[in-house]
Amino acid sequence: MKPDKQKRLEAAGFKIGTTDDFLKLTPAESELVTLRLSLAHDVRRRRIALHFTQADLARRLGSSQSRIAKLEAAEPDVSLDFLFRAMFATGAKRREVGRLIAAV
Amino acid sequence: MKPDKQKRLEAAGFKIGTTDDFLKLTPAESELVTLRLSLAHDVRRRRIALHFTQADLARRLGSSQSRIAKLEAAEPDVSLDFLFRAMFATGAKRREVGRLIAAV
DNA sequence: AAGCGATATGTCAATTCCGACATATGTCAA
DNA sequence: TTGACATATGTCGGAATTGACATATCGCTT
Repeated sequence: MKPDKQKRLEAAGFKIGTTDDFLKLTPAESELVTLRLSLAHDVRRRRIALHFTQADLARRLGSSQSRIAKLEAAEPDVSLDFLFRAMFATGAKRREVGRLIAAV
Repeated sequence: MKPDKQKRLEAAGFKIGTTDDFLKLTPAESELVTLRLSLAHDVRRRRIALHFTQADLARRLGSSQSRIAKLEAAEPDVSLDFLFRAMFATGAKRREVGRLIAAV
Protein backbone atom coordinates (compact mmCIF):
# COMPACT_ATOMS: atom_id res chain seq x y z
CA MET A 1 0.00 0.00 0.00
CA LYS A 2 1.26 3.45 -0.87
CA PRO A 3 2.09 5.60 2.16
CA ASP A 4 -0.26 8.38 1.14
CA LYS A 5 -3.18 6.03 0.80
CA GLN A 6 -2.39 4.62 4.21
CA LYS A 7 -2.40 8.11 5.67
CA ARG A 8 -5.74 8.87 4.13
CA LEU A 9 -7.24 5.68 5.46
CA GLU A 10 -5.89 6.31 8.91
CA ALA A 11 -7.29 9.82 8.83
CA ALA A 12 -10.62 8.21 8.07
CA GLY A 13 -10.38 6.08 11.19
CA PHE A 14 -8.94 2.93 9.74
CA LYS A 15 -6.03 1.35 11.59
CA ILE A 16 -3.49 -0.07 9.20
CA GLY A 17 -1.39 -3.04 10.23
CA THR A 18 0.16 -6.10 8.77
CA THR A 19 -1.85 -9.21 8.10
CA ASP A 20 0.02 -10.85 10.95
CA ASP A 21 -1.03 -8.14 13.35
CA PHE A 22 -4.59 -8.44 12.23
CA LEU A 23 -4.68 -12.17 12.72
CA LYS A 24 -2.72 -11.98 15.98
CA LEU A 25 -0.15 -14.50 14.85
CA THR A 26 2.81 -15.59 16.92
CA PRO A 27 6.19 -15.06 15.25
CA ALA A 28 6.36 -18.78 14.45
CA GLU A 29 2.91 -18.77 12.88
CA SER A 30 3.80 -15.66 10.97
CA GLU A 31 6.91 -17.30 9.52
CA LEU A 32 4.79 -20.22 8.43
CA VAL A 33 2.21 -18.06 6.70
CA THR A 34 4.89 -16.12 4.87
CA LEU A 35 6.57 -19.37 3.85
CA ARG A 36 3.34 -20.74 2.43
CA LEU A 37 2.61 -17.58 0.50
CA SER A 38 6.14 -17.42 -0.91
CA LEU A 39 5.99 -21.01 -2.09
CA ALA A 40 2.52 -20.69 -3.59
CA HIS A 41 3.54 -17.60 -5.51
CA ASP A 42 6.76 -19.16 -6.74
CA VAL A 43 5.09 -22.35 -7.91
CA ARG A 44 2.84 -20.24 -10.12
CA ARG A 45 5.77 -18.18 -11.35
CA ARG A 46 7.77 -21.29 -12.20
CA ARG A 47 4.82 -23.08 -13.81
CA ILE A 48 4.16 -20.14 -16.11
CA ALA A 49 7.85 -19.83 -16.96
CA LEU A 50 7.68 -23.46 -18.11
CA HIS A 51 4.56 -22.73 -20.18
CA PHE A 52 2.65 -25.32 -18.17
CA THR A 53 -1.06 -25.12 -17.56
CA GLN A 54 -2.33 -26.01 -14.11
CA ALA A 55 -3.52 -29.28 -15.62
CA ASP A 56 0.00 -29.99 -16.91
CA LEU A 57 1.53 -29.53 -13.51
CA ALA A 58 -1.25 -31.55 -11.92
CA ARG A 59 -0.49 -34.46 -14.23
CA ARG A 60 3.18 -34.31 -13.24
CA LEU A 61 2.17 -34.47 -9.60
CA GLY A 62 -0.51 -37.10 -9.96
CA SER A 63 -3.00 -34.51 -8.85
CA SER A 64 -5.80 -32.46 -10.35
CA GLN A 65 -6.15 -29.00 -11.87
CA SER A 66 -8.37 -27.84 -9.05
CA ARG A 67 -5.78 -28.77 -6.45
CA ILE A 68 -3.16 -26.71 -8.29
CA ALA A 69 -5.52 -23.74 -8.40
CA LYS A 70 -6.03 -24.04 -4.65
CA LEU A 71 -2.30 -24.43 -4.14
CA GLU A 72 -1.52 -21.25 -6.06
CA ALA A 73 -4.21 -19.45 -4.10
CA ALA A 74 -2.49 -20.70 -0.93
CA GLU A 75 -5.80 -21.99 0.39
CA PRO A 76 -5.56 -23.25 3.95
CA ASP A 77 -6.23 -26.88 3.09
CA VAL A 78 -3.04 -27.04 1.02
CA SER A 79 -0.13 -28.53 2.93
CA LEU A 80 3.51 -27.54 2.84
CA ASP A 81 4.19 -31.06 1.61
CA PHE A 82 2.10 -30.37 -1.46
CA LEU A 83 3.71 -26.98 -1.98
CA PHE A 84 7.21 -28.43 -1.85
CA ARG A 85 6.30 -31.34 -4.10
CA ALA A 86 5.01 -28.80 -6.60
CA MET A 87 8.20 -26.75 -6.36
CA PHE A 88 10.34 -29.79 -7.07
CA ALA A 89 7.97 -30.89 -9.83
CA THR A 90 8.72 -27.62 -11.60
CA GLY A 91 12.38 -28.54 -11.48
CA ALA A 92 13.39 -26.46 -8.49
CA LYS A 93 16.50 -27.60 -6.64
CA ARG A 94 17.03 -27.29 -2.91
CA ARG A 95 19.44 -24.46 -3.53
CA GLU A 96 16.76 -22.40 -5.26
CA VAL A 97 14.11 -23.29 -2.71
CA GLY A 98 16.46 -22.30 0.07
CA ARG A 99 17.14 -18.94 -1.52
CA LEU A 100 13.43 -18.32 -1.87
CA ILE A 101 12.73 -19.15 1.75
CA ALA A 102 15.62 -17.13 3.07
CA ALA A 103 14.60 -14.06 1.11
CA VAL A 104 12.95 -11.37 3.16
CA MET B 1 31.34 -44.69 4.09
CA LYS B 2 35.10 -44.65 3.75
CA PRO B 3 36.34 -45.12 0.19
CA ASP B 4 38.49 -48.11 1.06
CA LYS B 5 35.63 -49.91 2.69
CA GLN B 6 33.50 -49.26 -0.37
CA LYS B 7 36.20 -50.71 -2.58
CA ARG B 8 36.42 -53.81 -0.46
CA LEU B 9 32.68 -54.28 -0.55
CA GLU B 10 32.58 -53.83 -4.28
CA ALA B 11 35.39 -56.33 -4.69
CA ALA B 12 33.20 -58.72 -2.71
CA GLY B 13 30.39 -58.25 -5.20
CA PHE B 14 28.36 -55.59 -3.44
CA LYS B 15 27.15 -52.66 -5.52
CA ILE B 16 27.33 -49.40 -3.63
CA GLY B 17 24.95 -46.61 -4.45
CA THR B 18 23.10 -43.81 -2.78
CA THR B 19 19.87 -44.31 -0.89
CA ASP B 20 18.08 -42.54 -3.71
CA ASP B 21 19.45 -44.99 -6.24
CA PHE B 22 18.43 -47.88 -4.08
CA LEU B 23 14.88 -46.64 -3.70
CA LYS B 24 14.65 -45.60 -7.36
CA LEU B 25 13.55 -42.09 -6.53
CA THR B 26 12.90 -39.42 -9.11
CA PRO B 27 14.99 -36.27 -8.67
CA ALA B 28 11.98 -34.50 -7.20
CA GLU B 29 11.34 -37.27 -4.70
CA SER B 30 14.99 -37.33 -3.85
CA GLU B 31 15.00 -33.60 -3.08
CA LEU B 32 12.01 -34.11 -0.83
CA VAL B 33 13.62 -36.94 1.11
CA THR B 34 16.79 -34.93 1.61
CA LEU B 35 14.76 -31.94 2.72
CA ARG B 36 12.89 -33.97 5.30
CA LEU B 37 16.08 -35.51 6.67
CA SER B 38 17.80 -32.13 6.89
CA LEU B 39 14.91 -30.58 8.77
CA ALA B 40 14.52 -33.51 11.15
CA HIS B 41 18.19 -33.45 12.00
CA ASP B 42 18.24 -29.71 12.49
CA VAL B 43 15.20 -29.69 14.74
CA ARG B 44 17.00 -32.11 17.05
CA ARG B 45 20.18 -30.07 16.89
CA ARG B 46 18.32 -26.86 17.73
CA ARG B 47 16.25 -28.48 20.47
CA ILE B 48 19.35 -29.78 22.21
CA ALA B 49 21.11 -26.44 21.83
CA LEU B 50 18.17 -24.91 23.70
CA HIS B 51 18.41 -27.58 26.40
CA PHE B 52 14.87 -28.66 25.65
CA THR B 53 13.62 -32.18 26.14
CA GLN B 54 11.36 -33.64 23.48
CA ALA B 55 8.50 -33.09 25.93
CA ASP B 56 9.45 -29.41 26.24
CA LEU B 57 9.33 -28.90 22.50
CA ALA B 58 6.11 -30.89 22.28
CA ARG B 59 4.49 -28.56 24.81
CA ARG B 60 5.53 -25.55 22.74
CA LEU B 61 3.94 -27.09 19.70
CA GLY B 62 0.81 -28.36 21.38
CA SER B 63 1.97 -31.84 20.60
CA SER B 64 3.30 -34.89 22.37
CA GLN B 65 6.73 -36.30 23.17
CA SER B 66 6.15 -39.29 20.95
CA ARG B 67 5.40 -37.12 17.93
CA ILE B 68 8.68 -35.25 18.46
CA ALA B 69 10.55 -38.55 18.66
CA LYS B 70 8.98 -39.59 15.37
CA LEU B 71 9.73 -36.20 13.86
CA GLU B 72 13.42 -36.41 14.77
CA ALA B 73 13.52 -39.93 13.38
CA ALA B 74 12.00 -38.52 10.17
CA GLU B 75 9.35 -41.21 10.20
CA PRO B 76 7.17 -41.19 7.09
CA ASP B 77 3.98 -40.14 8.85
CA VAL B 78 5.57 -36.82 9.84
CA SER B 79 4.64 -34.02 7.48
CA LEU B 80 6.76 -31.15 6.26
CA ASP B 81 4.21 -28.90 7.93
CA PHE B 82 5.05 -30.44 11.27
CA LEU B 83 8.80 -30.25 10.59
CA PHE B 84 8.62 -26.55 9.73
CA ARG B 85 6.40 -25.77 12.70
CA ALA B 86 9.00 -27.44 14.88
CA MET B 87 11.82 -25.44 13.29
CA PHE B 88 10.03 -22.18 13.93
CA ALA B 89 9.11 -23.31 17.44
CA THR B 90 12.82 -23.59 18.19
CA GLY B 91 13.16 -19.96 17.16
CA ALA B 92 14.44 -20.51 13.65
CA LYS B 93 13.87 -17.65 11.21
CA ARG B 94 13.17 -18.07 7.54
CA ARG B 95 16.68 -16.88 6.80
CA GLU B 96 18.19 -19.74 8.79
CA VAL B 97 15.76 -22.29 7.42
CA GLY B 98 16.55 -21.14 3.91
CA ARG B 99 20.26 -21.53 4.48
CA LEU B 100 19.72 -25.03 5.82
CA ILE B 101 17.64 -26.07 2.83
CA ALA B 102 20.00 -24.54 0.30
CA ALA B 103 23.01 -26.27 1.81
CA VAL B 104 24.22 -29.27 -0.12
C1' DA C 1 -22.17 -13.02 -29.15
C1' DA C 2 -20.52 -17.54 -29.14
C1' DG C 3 -17.01 -20.89 -28.56
C1' DC C 4 -12.95 -22.47 -26.23
C1' DG C 5 -9.02 -23.22 -23.33
C1' DA C 6 -7.51 -21.93 -18.75
C1' DT C 7 -8.45 -21.01 -14.11
C1' DA C 8 -11.47 -20.75 -9.95
C1' DT C 9 -14.76 -22.64 -6.66
C1' DG C 10 -17.40 -26.13 -4.25
C1' DT C 11 -18.24 -30.84 -2.59
C1' DC C 12 -17.12 -35.44 -1.00
C1' DA C 13 -15.18 -40.09 0.15
C1' DA C 14 -10.70 -41.98 0.99
C1' DT C 15 -6.32 -41.47 2.63
C1' DT C 16 -2.91 -39.39 5.56
C1' DC C 17 -1.44 -37.16 9.66
C1' DC C 18 -2.26 -35.85 14.17
C1' DG C 19 -2.56 -35.84 19.47
C1' DA C 20 -3.08 -38.90 23.04
C1' DC C 21 -1.85 -42.69 25.47
C1' DA C 22 0.53 -46.95 26.85
C1' DT C 23 4.62 -49.05 27.18
C1' DA C 24 9.38 -50.27 26.09
C1' DT C 25 14.15 -49.07 26.05
C1' DG C 26 18.05 -46.34 27.26
C1' DT C 27 21.05 -43.52 30.51
C1' DC C 28 22.87 -42.24 34.51
C1' DA C 29 23.22 -41.16 39.34
C1' DA C 30 22.58 -42.84 44.09
C1' DT D 1 20.33 -52.70 41.53
C1' DT D 2 16.92 -49.43 41.79
C1' DG D 3 14.74 -45.27 40.61
C1' DA D 4 14.18 -41.17 37.87
C1' DC D 5 14.24 -38.99 33.65
C1' DA D 6 14.66 -39.01 28.51
C1' DT D 7 13.76 -41.10 24.29
C1' DA D 8 11.71 -44.74 21.23
C1' DT D 9 7.91 -47.58 19.52
C1' DG D 10 3.19 -49.02 18.78
C1' DT D 11 -1.77 -48.24 18.47
C1' DC D 12 -6.05 -45.76 17.82
C1' DG D 13 -9.93 -42.44 16.89
C1' DG D 14 -10.49 -38.05 15.03
C1' DA D 15 -8.96 -34.17 12.23
C1' DA D 16 -6.76 -32.47 8.18
C1' DT D 17 -5.49 -33.09 3.34
C1' DT D 18 -6.08 -35.30 -0.89
C1' DG D 19 -7.69 -36.66 -5.77
C1' DA D 20 -11.69 -36.67 -8.30
C1' DC D 21 -15.41 -34.57 -10.20
C1' DA D 22 -18.87 -30.99 -11.36
C1' DT D 23 -19.48 -26.54 -12.48
C1' DA D 24 -18.62 -21.59 -12.72
C1' DT D 25 -15.94 -17.80 -14.39
C1' DC D 26 -12.44 -15.63 -16.88
C1' DG D 27 -9.78 -14.13 -21.30
C1' DC D 28 -9.32 -14.36 -25.87
C1' DT D 29 -10.32 -15.21 -30.76
C1' DT D 30 -13.53 -15.36 -34.31
